[in-house]
Amino acid sequence: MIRLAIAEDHQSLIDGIKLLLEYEDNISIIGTANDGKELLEIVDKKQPNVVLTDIRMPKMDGIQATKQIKKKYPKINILAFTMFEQVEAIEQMIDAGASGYILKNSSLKEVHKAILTVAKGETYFDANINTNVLNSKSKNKTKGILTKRQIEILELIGQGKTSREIADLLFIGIHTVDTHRKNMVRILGLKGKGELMRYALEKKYKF
Amino acid sequence: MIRLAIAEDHQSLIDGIKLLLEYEDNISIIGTANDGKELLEIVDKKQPNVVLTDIRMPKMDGIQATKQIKKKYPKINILAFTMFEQVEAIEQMIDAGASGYILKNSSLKEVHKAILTVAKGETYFDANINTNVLNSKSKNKTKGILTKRQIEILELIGQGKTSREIADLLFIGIHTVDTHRKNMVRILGLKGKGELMRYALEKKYKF
DNA sequence: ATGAATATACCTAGTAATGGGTATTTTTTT
DNA sequence: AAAAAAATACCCATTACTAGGTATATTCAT
Repeated sequence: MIRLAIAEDHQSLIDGIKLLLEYEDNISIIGTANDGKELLEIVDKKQPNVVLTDIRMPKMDGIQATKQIKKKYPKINILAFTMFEQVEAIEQMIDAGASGYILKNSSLKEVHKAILTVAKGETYFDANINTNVLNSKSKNKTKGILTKRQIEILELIGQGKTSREIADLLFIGIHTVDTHRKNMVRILGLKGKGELMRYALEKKYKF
Repeated sequence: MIRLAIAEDHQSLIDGIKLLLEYEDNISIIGTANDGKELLEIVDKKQPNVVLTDIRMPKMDGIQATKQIKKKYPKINILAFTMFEQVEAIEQMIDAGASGYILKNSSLKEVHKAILTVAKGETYFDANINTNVLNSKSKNKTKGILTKRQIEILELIGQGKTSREIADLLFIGIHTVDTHRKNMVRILGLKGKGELMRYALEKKYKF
């Protein structure tokens, strides 16, 4: 299930997209915004997993918003929504961490397909625009997300240790352990210690 | 580390065993009792993983005590400690769930070895007594411990679900889920939801 | 059909975890 | 040297879990 947030300064366009997408049963539009700041609020509150955002917007543009979102929630996939062939802005979006871009005058089918593609963690580059984005630093690939310390704590969580025990083992405060745990839950897009532990144990079997 | 509880009606014998075993650094004597009822209390309170018990004792004999302990804590391994060649009583002990037996007049080395053996989950039958225990129903092998419902709940715990979520999924009360969880933690000899979850996930990878 | 085992449900008090923050120090990168 | 990232620590209110119980229906085997 895709939880989609949309940011676009022309409300009429948002209404149009909502109309077009609300009959797709695998996409749920969980919030819309008319500028970048609003988008950040929605992301914090509604926890989307995909964001479709305009680049040029009031208060905060899509590039800044993308940077902020990817910094705090690296797992959220962002699709740039652009009216004109603003090659430079598009490249900045990709550098900021967007997973792709699509023209506003694309068909519903194409928009839908683009959303599905980035939702899977893949990239989607609209074929009607010529950019050298493919040669760009495609670094934001959501890998090696966790820090050494976080991995260390994750492993102990995977051993069934409580926060208190981990704190004692690593000679740090329990608050610190809690903070790391919280950060990991957020970064990995999970729902609490239960899933975090599951994640920890699954990783072990994969490496 | 072996947490040993001893039950024996002759206090002088208990003192002797304590003297003999207290210098073994892998065995910790966590409690002693002079009859079967006392033994049950100690097991509840101190959570031993190995019990060395006389067969003939006041108030409750070793056979009854063994049955009760194995019913509540199947993971605890019980070693019968017998003075004479009471073949029939020994066979009853084995049927009750004991992992083996040893004569009281054995050397420290032998007693120590017997304790280490049953602690590993193996059986130990004193070679100086002739019984046909080996042909007896050696059923109490601590396998298939959990009931269907418990396994069902364990799997959901392994998926990172909370008790509340499990209760809703199975259309039962949260109290019931808690009770099942408690029972599993006790039966499997674990230390809480963390280890229970670990257990659940490890089982999955084994079958 | 009677008894044992299982599954169900509730109680209480205490501890742990969660999900919002904020803030400081240390380390790393630019 | 300044900026960014990582690690550290704390607060608060709410929810979840723990560890003791008890108790009552089912279900299953003898």
